[in-house]
Amino acid sequence: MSSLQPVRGTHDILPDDFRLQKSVADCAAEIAGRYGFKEITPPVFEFTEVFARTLGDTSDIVTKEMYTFEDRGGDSITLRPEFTAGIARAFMSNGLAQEIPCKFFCRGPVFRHERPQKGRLRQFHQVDVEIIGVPGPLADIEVIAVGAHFLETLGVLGDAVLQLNTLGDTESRLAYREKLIGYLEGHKGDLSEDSLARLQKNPLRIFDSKDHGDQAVMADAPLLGDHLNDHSNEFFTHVRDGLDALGIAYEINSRLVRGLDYYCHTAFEFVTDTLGAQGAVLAGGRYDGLMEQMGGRAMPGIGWAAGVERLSMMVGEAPAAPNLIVVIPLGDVAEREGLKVTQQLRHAGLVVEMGYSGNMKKRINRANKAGAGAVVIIGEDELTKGVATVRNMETGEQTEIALDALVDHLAAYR
RNA sequence: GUGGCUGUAGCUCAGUUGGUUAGAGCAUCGGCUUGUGGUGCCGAGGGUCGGGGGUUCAAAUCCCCUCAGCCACCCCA
Repeated sequence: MSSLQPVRGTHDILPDDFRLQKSVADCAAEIAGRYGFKEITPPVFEFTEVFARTLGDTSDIVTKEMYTFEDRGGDSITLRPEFTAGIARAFMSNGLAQEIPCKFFCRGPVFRHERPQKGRLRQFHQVDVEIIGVPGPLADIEVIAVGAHFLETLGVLGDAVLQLNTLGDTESRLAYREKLIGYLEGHKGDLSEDSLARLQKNPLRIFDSKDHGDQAVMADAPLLGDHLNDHSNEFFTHVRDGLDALGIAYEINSRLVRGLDYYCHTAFEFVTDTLGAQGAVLAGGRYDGLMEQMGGRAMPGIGWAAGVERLSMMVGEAPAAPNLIVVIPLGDVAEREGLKVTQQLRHAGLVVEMGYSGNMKKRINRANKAGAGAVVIIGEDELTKGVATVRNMETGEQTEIALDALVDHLAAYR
């Protein structure tokens, strides 16, 4: 269509939506801050390798879902599709292994070349927390707790269910994977085409399939939970005890899986049925194998990410805009005084605009539509008396206030 | 990337079997009101009917292509 149209899957965030989305991200930052997470921000783009190496082969993700391009130096660059890989890279680049445990909070735009749907855009925004350097389950408990706390504060926790699963440690997973593939080989005829493709590269994902034939096969498939070694079982029990102690409700979902090899132990998703078929609103897990896969030294990590647009849709209503005062000067001389008053009030911490176009009626009308709590009128009458007329926009009541008492008087409208 | 549904004014939507100059509500602007908003009355502006091509005497309406949105799938790092 016309070039005035934004690129597919992008859109402009206008004031009401912006205020809502900012309040959601600010809420996450504030809650995470209470848990000791420090906000950092990695670059919006990285060398493609940073993301590609975490994903291994030429999966759909690499070939189909990433915004990748070549810069002028010939390097392959990718717009970040998530925060974790960039944070892990930053952790290694800056030698932060000295400072573990590291607890980071991030927010900002991420990019995925997907078919857009409501709340699922090609440029969207995430909030993200990560704990790096803690191998034990206390980190898992804390990461889930901060997520639950965040959703609770937003007022959407009641519309979501925490689903929890364990992927076990590497030993358990590898042994189980063999067993699962063995089982699936025996049922090849009943699997969907998609799942046949998944069989070698990502067999765990078949648990997620929406195909009825697949689901029938998987109903009798061996479960990871039955193949955990002692260490993995203890770890999971520890996590669950911690959640129980905190009163965080969850349900075990043994179909909740992560396909990539660096994941282990805890996997979780807060799932809702209020946003269509894509139910997860906040999802994360433990990725002890990630750094090693990226070429660094082994370093445990766990975190989650949540989509700001989707959370905003659940919240629905934007918080009220700050109270506004509008100064209306009438005439050239008053305009000079109006400028001074406006600036004074701003320095005093009030949100003030000057209504400078049109006649009185139009200006008052505009102030009203902008949501002004009070209007300060300065005309010739007022000037000769050294006062301003303050109109309370809710009651319509007007009072004359001495110019040097304006700041104090208007403090009530803050 | 695959499939389905939908695109008419800033927004929400009418528009008959293809037939004059494409309508309404809300919003915007102007007036009733020369320094006073919300309700009221009067009036005005605003449309490449998503875009391109085709069929036809005639297309918002039928056909093809394309773009976008929505829904589901793939994917979900």
